[in-house]
Amino acid sequence: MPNLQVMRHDIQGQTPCLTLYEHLSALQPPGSEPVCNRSPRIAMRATATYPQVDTPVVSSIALAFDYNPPSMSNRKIVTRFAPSPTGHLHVGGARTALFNWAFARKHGGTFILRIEDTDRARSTAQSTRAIIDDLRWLGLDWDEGPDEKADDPYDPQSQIGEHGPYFQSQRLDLYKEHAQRLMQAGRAYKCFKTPDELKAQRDNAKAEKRPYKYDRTESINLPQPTIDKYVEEGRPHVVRFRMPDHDITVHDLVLGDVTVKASELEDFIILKSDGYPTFHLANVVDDALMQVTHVLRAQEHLMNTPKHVALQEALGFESPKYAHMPLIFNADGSKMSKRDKAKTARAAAKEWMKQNNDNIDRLYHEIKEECAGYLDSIGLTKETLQDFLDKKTDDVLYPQAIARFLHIPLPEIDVNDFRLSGYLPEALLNYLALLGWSPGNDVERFDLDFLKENFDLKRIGKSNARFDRDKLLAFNTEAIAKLSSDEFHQQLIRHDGYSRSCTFQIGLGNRFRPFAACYRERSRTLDEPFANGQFFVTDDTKIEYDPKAIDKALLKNDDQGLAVLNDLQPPLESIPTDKWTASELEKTIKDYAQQKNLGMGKVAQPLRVAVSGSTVSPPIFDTLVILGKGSTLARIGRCLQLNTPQQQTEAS
RNA sequence: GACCCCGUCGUCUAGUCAGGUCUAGGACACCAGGUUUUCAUCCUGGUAACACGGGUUCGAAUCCCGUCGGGGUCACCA
Repeated sequence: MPNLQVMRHDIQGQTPCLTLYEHLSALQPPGSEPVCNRSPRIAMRATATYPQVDTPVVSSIALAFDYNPPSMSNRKIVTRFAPSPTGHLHVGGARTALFNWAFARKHGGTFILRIEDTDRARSTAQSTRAIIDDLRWLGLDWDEGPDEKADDPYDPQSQIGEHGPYFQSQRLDLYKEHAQRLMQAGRAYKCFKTPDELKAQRDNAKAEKRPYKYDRTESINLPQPTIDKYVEEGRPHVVRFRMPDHDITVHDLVLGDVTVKASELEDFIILKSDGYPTFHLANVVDDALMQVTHVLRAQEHLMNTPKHVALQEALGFESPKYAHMPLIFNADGSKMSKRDKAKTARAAAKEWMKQNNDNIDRLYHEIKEECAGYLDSIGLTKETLQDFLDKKTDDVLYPQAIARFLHIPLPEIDVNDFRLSGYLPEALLNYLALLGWSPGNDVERFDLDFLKENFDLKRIGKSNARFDRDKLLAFNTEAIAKLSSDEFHQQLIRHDGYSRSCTFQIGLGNRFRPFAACYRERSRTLDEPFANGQFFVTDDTKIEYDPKAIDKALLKNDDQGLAVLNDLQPPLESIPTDKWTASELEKTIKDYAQQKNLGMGKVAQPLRVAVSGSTVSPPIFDTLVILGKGSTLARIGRCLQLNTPQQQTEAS
């Protein structure tokens, strides 16, 4: 048997990251009953009966028995996306997920979806569902994690993969056991300071302009009997990790080595007073137990990484490789935040108030009228509306109600916002991939398959990127142009259902297909046909006329447009309903234009305004066909009636 | 403020690691022109950048130092 000391020495530099299951099964003679099943939690319990056996020793024994530990370098690549379920998937999160997915796929590895729901106050099951849906809409899939098809993704039985459960709220024992391990080794300790106490210390330090750092002396010098007494009394406390005294270097695959001095690092909390782990502990424990080899995350996590590396050292885990990606900002350089929506809505509402004598009653009632039934479901009352305007709340649903009433667009922040605005997942993904990454060689348009083949960590950039909606729109325009007319039709049906409760399918019936057809070549988003083609489903008697359009197309040059409409009525009337086709209309209208020596513009525009209320619509013949003979003539008639000057009407 | 990261057209970026082929390439936006019944497309052309200052070198966008600028972090959030 090889010398154990030597073996320990050998593994010092590379600390094999084995799950305890592997340690223990390695010790089993072949063919014997396994000491534990695949669950790391049970493996932990198995070792607990041998408290003197810590991880490195087990590794050494494993080595001594000719067990070949899988070293990080030749192990299968494992990445994960670990969102916290506090809302829809943010575009930044989407890019993180995309890169982790692409890296795993490129190397034939495993991609894990793990839900980090250790924030009890903010995590919701609804958000988990939303994030799963957002990821699936983007076309990203995962090898381990919650099952998207399960009725209850939280059900441990339904989760996919052998390192589950994949909800941190279901792994609490595991974190406690590791925290316990650290405490036994003197690497963690209980701290009874209250949040208020600490906040006061921080505030003091700030007021005196001196840097604040948590001071461990008091806590670590607490005599054991006192600690026991406090615990018995049920005093709330947290568990802190004792930072090592040496500097920590993070070997980042994008940024290179980043060293943080020991003096800059403080003892951070690993177990909150409610017994839940903090992000740091849970993240590190899960990455190790799930055998994650590469962590691709946003640069905002860079300063967390030394903490994680220190934890990994103390726990005997090999650090995964880290790659920190540049951040994504708004076009103006501000941080892209969910609050941007609240900000926009608030500004618009305040502007409205200014023009309406600061009358909040009226604002509330008008919103209520516009969004009937919707308000109750989101709990908007006059009081909460006031709170919202006073920035006391940033509730994500209020801005939507306000925006709907004021007809203002809200900035898209979440993946779902882009979905509602009519972006195609392939366009969003393509654009997102270019934020902080580039395949080189002037290649810019590509899909998931391309990424699967070509994604390369080396090509991740270092500097922050601004989100350019114009460019995204251009990508989306191209993506839509690529769709066949049938695909476009199907997509529109889906979008009408997703964003408008099928308003257009109900309103148009079998005219939905020609409606889709005429918008296919003039849409940059899936939403434009509905936003611009509202008049198709508006009642004939409720078309609103844009005054500028009336002036320009109907009244200019001595009511030339009105005359055209008048002239056109009889010939249109004479087209039989069953011959109301584009070619027939074209013939009739062009004949008229030729006869009067008018350009098509002079004839089409008055018609367009009469039937749609504005100067913009799909090609006029298509428009008239979709509307049908009845609607067309009814609208022309009503338009003439409304816009013919008074005297003229009286004179005739 | 302290610590850390970053700095090529307005924006995203190629080029930087292995200095010359870079009078710096592409995309989006913008401007001009063309196509078109409106709109949206589409086509052609154009404007536009190595943050600044030192150094190393025959030669610097590329290597080194400094300055300035931008950003991140500093929670019982993740």
